[in-house]
Amino acid sequence: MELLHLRYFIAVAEAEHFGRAAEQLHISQSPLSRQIAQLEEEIGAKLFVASGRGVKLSPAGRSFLEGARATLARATRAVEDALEAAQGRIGTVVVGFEGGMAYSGLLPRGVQMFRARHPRVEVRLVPLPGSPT
Amino acid sequence: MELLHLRYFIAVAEAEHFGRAAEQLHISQSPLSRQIAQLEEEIGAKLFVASGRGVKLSPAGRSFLEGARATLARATRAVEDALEAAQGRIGTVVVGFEGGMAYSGLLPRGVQMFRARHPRVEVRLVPLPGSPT
DNA sequence: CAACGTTACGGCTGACGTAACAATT
DNA sequence: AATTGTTACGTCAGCCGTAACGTTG
Repeated sequence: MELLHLRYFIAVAEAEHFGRAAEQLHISQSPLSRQIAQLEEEIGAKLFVASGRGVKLSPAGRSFLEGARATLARATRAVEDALEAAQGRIGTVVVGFEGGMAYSGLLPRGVQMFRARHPRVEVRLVPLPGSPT
Repeated sequence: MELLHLRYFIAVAEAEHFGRAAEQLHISQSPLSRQIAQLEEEIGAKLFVASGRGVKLSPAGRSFLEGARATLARATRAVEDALEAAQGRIGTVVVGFEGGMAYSGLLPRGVQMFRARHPRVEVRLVPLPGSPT
C-alpha cells in the first residue's frame, strides 16, 4: 500500500463515483478501478458497495476514510515540520550555563523572550560541570 | 512522496549507514541512495549529514523521523480499523426504541452488556417517533 | 587505500490509456 | 439503450541491480 492508493481512495469516497473521481485525479477510470481493487485485496475487505449510479462506502470504507485522511495529513505535517526544523524554527536548543548566571536574571529573561518568539523550539538549560547548584 | 520513501528513510535513520540499511531492506545501496535524494529534494531540506563512516540525521531529519514513524503507524492502524469495521467489531449501531422500553430496564441492561463486550462500537439510541419522552 | 556514498546504464515490474465487455437502471 | 464499473492488451515511466566513479578517513 502506498499513499497513491489513499489519495485515489479518498477521491472515490468523496465523489461516490469512479468516473468523476478519475477526472479529478487526471487519470482514466480503468487504473483507478484497479488500484482500488488492489487496495481492497490488501486490506482484506470491500471498501465500496454499488449504489444505483455510483458507489457508497461500506462500513470498512467509512472507517478507512478516516484513517486515510489522517495518514495523509500526518505525512503533510511531517514534511512541513521537517522544513521548519531545517530553518531552526522548531527543534531543540541546549543552553549550557555557568552557575552564577542562574541568579543574574539575564538568563531567565533571555530565555523567556526567546520562547515567546519561537514557541515551538524547546529550550533545554543544562548547568555546566564545576558550577554551584 | 510515497510510503516507500518513509520506510527507506527510517531504515537509513536507524542504521545510520546506507549499506546496512539497504541490506536490511533487501535492496542495494544504489536505489536507496536515489530514493533518499529524491525525498530530500521533495521536502526541500537535507535529511542526513555525513559523519565519518556513515551518516547522521540533520535537524530536519530528526523531525522527519518522528513524522515518518507516525505516518506509517497511522496507515497501519487505518488498515486494522477497516478490517475490524468489516467484521462489525468497531463502528456505530443505531438502536431505535419505543418510549416505554426506556423504563423497563431491559434496554439499558442489554446496551450495557453489549458495550462491555464491544467497547469500540458506538451505540446510539434514538427514540422512535410518536413515543412518550 | 579502504570503505562509503553517488552517478551511469540497462532490464523489468507495474501504473497508465484505449478499447472491448459486463452489469445495473 | 444508456450509463457505470471491470477486464484485456500494449506502452511507458520509474524502481532496481551491476558497475564505474568521486570522496573522505
